[in-house]
Amino acid sequence: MSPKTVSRVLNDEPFVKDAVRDRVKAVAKELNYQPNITAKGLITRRSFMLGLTYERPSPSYVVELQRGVLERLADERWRMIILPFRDVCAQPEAFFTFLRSAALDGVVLAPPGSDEIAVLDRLDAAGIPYGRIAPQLEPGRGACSLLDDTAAAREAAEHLLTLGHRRLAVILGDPTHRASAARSAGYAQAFAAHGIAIETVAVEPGDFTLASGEAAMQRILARPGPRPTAVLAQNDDMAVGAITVARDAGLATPDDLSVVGFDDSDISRLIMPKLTTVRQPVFDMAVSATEGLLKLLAGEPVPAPVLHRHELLIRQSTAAPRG
Amino acid sequence: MSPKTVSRVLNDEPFVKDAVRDRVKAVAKELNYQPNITAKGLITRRSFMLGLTYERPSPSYVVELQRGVLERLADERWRMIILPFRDVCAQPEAFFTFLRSAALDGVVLAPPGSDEIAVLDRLDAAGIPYGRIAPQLEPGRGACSLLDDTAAAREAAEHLLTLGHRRLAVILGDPTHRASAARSAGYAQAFAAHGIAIETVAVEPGDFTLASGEAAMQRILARPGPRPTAVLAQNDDMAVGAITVARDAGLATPDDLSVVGFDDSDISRLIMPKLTTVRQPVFDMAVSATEGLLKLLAGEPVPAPVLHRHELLIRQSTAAPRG
DNA sequence: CTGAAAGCGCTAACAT
DNA sequence: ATGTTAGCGCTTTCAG
Repeated sequence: MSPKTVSRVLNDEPFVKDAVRDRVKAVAKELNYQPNITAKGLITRRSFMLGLTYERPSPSYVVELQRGVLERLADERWRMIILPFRDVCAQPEAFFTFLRSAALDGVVLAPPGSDEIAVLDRLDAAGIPYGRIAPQLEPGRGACSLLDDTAAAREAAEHLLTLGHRRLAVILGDPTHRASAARSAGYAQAFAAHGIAIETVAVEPGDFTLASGEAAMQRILARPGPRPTAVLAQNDDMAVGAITVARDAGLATPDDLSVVGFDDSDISRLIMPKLTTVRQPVFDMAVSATEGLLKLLAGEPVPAPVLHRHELLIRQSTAAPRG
Repeated sequence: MSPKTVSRVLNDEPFVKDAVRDRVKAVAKELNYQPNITAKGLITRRSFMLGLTYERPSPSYVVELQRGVLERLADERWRMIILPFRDVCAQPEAFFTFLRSAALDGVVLAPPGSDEIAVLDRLDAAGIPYGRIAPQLEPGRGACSLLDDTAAAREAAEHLLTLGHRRLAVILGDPTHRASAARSAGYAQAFAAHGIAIETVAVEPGDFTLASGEAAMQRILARPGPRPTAVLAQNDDMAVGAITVARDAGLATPDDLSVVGFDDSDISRLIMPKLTTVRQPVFDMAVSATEGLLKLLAGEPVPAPVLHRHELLIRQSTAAPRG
């Protein structure tokens, strides 16, 4: 019984007699044998590690992302290592170096890294395959999980317009995330369809954090002229900040002010009133991006991008304007 | 210039002339050379991977835990892999097998795994060092980050008693987490100090989830006799569930019902009213458990356990009872 | 179908 | 202070 025969059995290779195969498997089980993945990696030139990178998303987004990747990796020999990196967009070179030094076989890129073309170029050059979560650019590159942010944002805006709102405000997300512009475009489409001039909309910058949502809402309330009756926030955290600031200013949601978020994060269901928001299937997107990445690692061609369905969840934070 | 000399330079070993050292470093930099960690691992018998395991805590707890471990691992050659495992307590053997198959050099155990003595025994036998987050049992084993759950819970209960509450309810956490019993003991100490008979307290089981907090609150309200004026929930998610159910029953917090949580999770600051709760420094605990684990991996003796300070954060969900 | 030989990239132990 | 030898545990290649 040579080492090679054992190796063949353990790797499910053909050309081993069933009797031998059974015997090896029995002994391996009895000995609780675990092949040395490091030695295997040395010769196969694989570390059997995938990376998952993101910037600094909200806890529930991170958790769903990780759950999705791990779900697909369960019962595989691949492991996942977590690689948060700040300011991906500010220093793509450093980001790439960081990825390369981790000796990964592949990487799942969450926003905004999934849209850093310079990083994709470097990964291609280094022969490191990648999955991309919700990219806006070049959706044919890598294994992509797509979401139609523009359509989703348009539906959110339509919802408010259909309720009768005409004086609107928008709180933008981090501009380094391409999804922010895509969502803005969706709002604009809805405004145009209802004959609302974009100049009449109070647009304030933000960066996806609760604090930025609070600050933006304060600026909205400080603006001269009649105040808006509804706010479109580009994520839930900022929407919550807006509701809090509005309440402190004596405005109840949804009676005095309707608010729509984006993400369907945990917080959207826990605050009162429950937030009207757009659900992104982050878990499913992570599963399918990982699935695609595994295909690339198996030598298959780039899989077709998977478009995931968003869903407008109408809850308690939106109502028709008063009067 | 032999490979060994290069190896010496790259590993900062002594006995290399400065001139040679400089030249090697320069060339390595120019070539963007990355040593093959797999080959190094094969001979040093290290995978340079640490695991972080937990059961299914709340997103903000997970994120803080991961941030802490990664913080300490930054600029180290160690990587972190995430190993969530359900039902640690129900199947410690399977849990250990899961850990072992990951080929880890060490592992950070979050509750309830940090209190699974059977698993610690197996890890010891396998020679895998570990850090433990907030264990209640055998605090001398492994690199421990401790928290005095009993004292923290006692302070939370004292706070309510000092406000004048006498009719109290408790919502318990998952009984497989030892912290749950420790917190209950703390409540009991405060009750005893104020002459409150434990039989007069409405104690309901829960499992740390929002839904279990809601269900527990429903049972509390359904009990015969005068309803409690305050609730001690063993974590924030359950506290939020209690507040929601109370509100639906026409009871405002804190006017009609005071509620105290535990954890200082994100949600505690986002809901209205903001939750009075106990802060656990999860991030710091993760940093110091990882720190201790690295010491063990360096061959140092078991470091002294580090006791972390909790803090009662009095916010808006507690007030004196009416009348 | 099975096995022997060679070697992945690195470092420990032992020269020099 | 530097180089040589051997080998980590596995798989590829090629010979039976």
